[in-house]
Amino acid sequence: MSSKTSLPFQMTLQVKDACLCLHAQRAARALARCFDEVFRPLGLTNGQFSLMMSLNRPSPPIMGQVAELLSMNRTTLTAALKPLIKRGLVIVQIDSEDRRKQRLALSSAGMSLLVEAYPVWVKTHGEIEALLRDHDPDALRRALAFLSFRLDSMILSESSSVAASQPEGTLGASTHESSDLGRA
Amino acid sequence: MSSKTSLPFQMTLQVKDACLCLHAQRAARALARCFDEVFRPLGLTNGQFSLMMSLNRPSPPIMGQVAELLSMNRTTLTAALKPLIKRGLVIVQIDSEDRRKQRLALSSAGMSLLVEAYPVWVKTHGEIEALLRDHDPDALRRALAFLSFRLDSMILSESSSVAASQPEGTLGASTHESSDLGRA
DNA sequence: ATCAATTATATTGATATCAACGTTTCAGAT
DNA sequence: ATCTGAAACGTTGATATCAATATAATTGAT
Repeated sequence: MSSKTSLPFQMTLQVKDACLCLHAQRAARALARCFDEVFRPLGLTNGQFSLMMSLNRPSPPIMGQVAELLSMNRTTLTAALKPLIKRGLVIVQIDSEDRRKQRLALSSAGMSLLVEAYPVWVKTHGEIEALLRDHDPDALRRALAFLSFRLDSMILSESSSVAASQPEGTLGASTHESSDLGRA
Repeated sequence: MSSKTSLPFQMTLQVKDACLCLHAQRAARALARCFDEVFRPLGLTNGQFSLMMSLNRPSPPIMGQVAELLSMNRTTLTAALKPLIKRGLVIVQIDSEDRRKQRLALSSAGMSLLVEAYPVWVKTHGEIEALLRDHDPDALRRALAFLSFRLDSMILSESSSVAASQPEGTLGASTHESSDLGRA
């Protein structure tokens, strides 16, 4: 009847201006396109670069650790690994102590490609950072890191346990006292 | 030979801590999961909510305008519309003046759903904003908006023309000069 | 030793994202 | 009138993303 059901345009404008999810999606898409473009000559996407980079550490991590580091669903990681494994850039090995665990490592070809990609990242990221000079890039990083950490803590309760409570160091200590990647 | 090709762990830590693309992807994923969860009872994803919200305006926009507003590839929009059209939430009509253009509008069912979804967004977004109180949410929004605008200007040269330089009017004021969507 | 709960991962089905390429329509020049 | 270029959109193929569900291995309690 009188359910004229319509949403005032004003509210649409409010959502458009305020919504952090929308703003983050847009910026993430734009940044992804940007890095996809510069990595294209190497046959890598931005996500593949981040993933391979996260595998460059002293001892090969297992999938769950990598997924958490990237704030990525474990099943997403499974899918993301397929093309890299098929191309021989990433090697999977079952842990000898626990046969449920899969250790992920870069092959020498993968390492070579990563070595090629690194200066491309440095250059591109430097340009973006310069573009952002008036917008406090460090504060932006902190806010984004805080968001992904806190929201994951709320939602990741999937695995229950204590989860949250660790307010600091989302990326703590790049000083590497704790050396290995990932929090805690 | 001596191509030991390996990337110092130090550099991996640098990328992990500094990369704005990675930080944005992680935060965007976390925010997306968060809104996907609260909208699930309504059968909407965060992206579908944003898309439908962008269609709530005085006069039906065409696809290209919506894609630009969302910093989204046109082909992505085509795909994103399919499920919404199939469910009868969005109506497509060919422009009578220019048969290349497709006008996108919410059906009454789509409008009803959006009216239901709006208070859910208000509540959820308020909680996130409260969580961020110590991290200057306004500055975060500004930085994200700046990023998506500037990077799109650089890359969207796809359509060549003047592209960049025009800070306003992404969607030329249909009526309300600044009131229509499009960045301030 | 056995059984239940937990952990680590894979599979399926759906949507999201984009580049490359192709089609239709329009506008302007010959 | 025809031709050319541009504008708007679609299709295809590939990767990305996640929920729901399923499987295998481990751990802990009995």
